[in-house]
Amino acid sequence: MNMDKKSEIIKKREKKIADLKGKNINPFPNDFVVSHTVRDIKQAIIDAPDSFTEDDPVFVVAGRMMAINRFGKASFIRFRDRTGQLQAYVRRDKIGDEAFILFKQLDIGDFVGLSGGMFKTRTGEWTLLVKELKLVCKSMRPLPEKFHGLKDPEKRYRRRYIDLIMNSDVRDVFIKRSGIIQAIRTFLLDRDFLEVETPMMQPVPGGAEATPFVTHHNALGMDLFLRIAPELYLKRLVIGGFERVFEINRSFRNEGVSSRHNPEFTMLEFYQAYARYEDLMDITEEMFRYVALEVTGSTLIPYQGDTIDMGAEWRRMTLASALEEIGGIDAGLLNNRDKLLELAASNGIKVTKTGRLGKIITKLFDVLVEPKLLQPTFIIGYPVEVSPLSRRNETEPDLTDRFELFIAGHEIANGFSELNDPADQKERFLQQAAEREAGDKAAHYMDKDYIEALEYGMPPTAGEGIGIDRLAMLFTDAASIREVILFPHMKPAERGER
RNA sequence: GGGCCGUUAGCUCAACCAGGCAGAGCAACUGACUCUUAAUCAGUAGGUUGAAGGUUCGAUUCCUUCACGGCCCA
Repeated sequence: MNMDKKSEIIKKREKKIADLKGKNINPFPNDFVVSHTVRDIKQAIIDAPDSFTEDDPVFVVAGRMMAINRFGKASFIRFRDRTGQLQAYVRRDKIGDEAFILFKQLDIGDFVGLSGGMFKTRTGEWTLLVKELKLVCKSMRPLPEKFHGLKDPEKRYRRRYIDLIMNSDVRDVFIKRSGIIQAIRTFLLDRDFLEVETPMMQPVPGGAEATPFVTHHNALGMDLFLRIAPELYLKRLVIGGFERVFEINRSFRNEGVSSRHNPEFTMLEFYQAYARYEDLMDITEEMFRYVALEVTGSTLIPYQGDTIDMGAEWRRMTLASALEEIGGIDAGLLNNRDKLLELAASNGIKVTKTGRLGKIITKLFDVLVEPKLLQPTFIIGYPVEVSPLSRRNETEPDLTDRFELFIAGHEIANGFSELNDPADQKERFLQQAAEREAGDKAAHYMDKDYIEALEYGMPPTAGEGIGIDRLAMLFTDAASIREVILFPHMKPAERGER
């Protein structure tokens, strides 16, 4: 409905507010003092269920009314605060005639402040017997229907607050997401990592292959890019002597929106000096098991009808062997550019004609192997031309000391031993710059300042990025990234809302 | 960017295929009710059917375009 055309219900609420003001009752007061939460009350009952009478002790709580069952001179209401939901019993002979008349004017969705003692109803439900009732905040708009709630995904995302009011499973998803981030933070802090914040607006966007958003700084008179990754700044910090650093925050990529991509997304990146990429794989397994236990209490994670087993040892295999074993591509073909191009075309994969061998191989992997990697799997042995920031493998210099982690058919993490040879890094950037010239908008930018930093010396270091949104999807059994982002990006609705 | 589907009362959905007064439940309003919990009972009101255009005596329904969203593909 158009916002500026008020529904009958809203007009009636406006009239109620005017009536309240007429009776000198503030519909939006600011003086109600809460002394208990619903959780406090429930815990008190668990602790000493026999010590309650209707009059003692007295609890003072506040919350939003979610349901009202009215009888003539008494009502049951359900209200909720941040800690839970509780039933209260409002009787005219307990709160007095004046308060009861006010109460009769209240609506589902209003906030009330209540005080009273606890008793058990005939059906055995602990209930607050209200002695005093105050309006704490009037609501103007009706909430969705209590039984079906709010289902329309468009409305759920655009007006997430209603989604959160109505759908407790949605609330739980975001509580869990917060728990995941907290667990990761604890895990890293316990290992002597330092949490840092690096620029989100960067003069040269680096650290990933992606198209950046461009913005403009007026006073400096220059364009800046929203970061596509924090990587190059975090490595500058390792150069500066912070040997273990991490950052959990947003990055931005100016690309398509889908059930797996939001233009802004949250990433953990962490860097550890004197570690190698093999160490990171061990740490990653440890971290995920820790998070799983902290957040779900188990290392068996149900996801979209499957069960992900975080507890068992995670498989590690090379890109080449994965392509052969899972993708069904004969290992002998992996150096045959023409054959691979044919194969790509027959699988409907678009590859630029000039695309380098490593690009074609990883594209084939994305289509033929990635969706099949259900259980946690590390893929190692990535070609150097698709890994411009990774250290070369000592024995096979065309490959890098790099892994990606796949779970439930999604790429979850990417880590490697860092390239710390400034001359090699410069060569890699030049190669990327050439690909950018050739039309690959996502190719890495040359970052001379970063090269200069490397020239001061970066100790051998391994670093990793983990997609927090995808991790949250995994732990909350969400099929779409929008279910784990509070306010996913949407086009503005035309004129109000439909 | 392409394909399919959707948009009807505050919310959840009918009616559309095969054109003929747009309905229900919950929410709201009036009344009854002091142990309900999707309370119950009696009654009332609430609609620019996403937008614009076309076909038609007549369009929520058929056609075109557009907007927004969902799923799948790129």
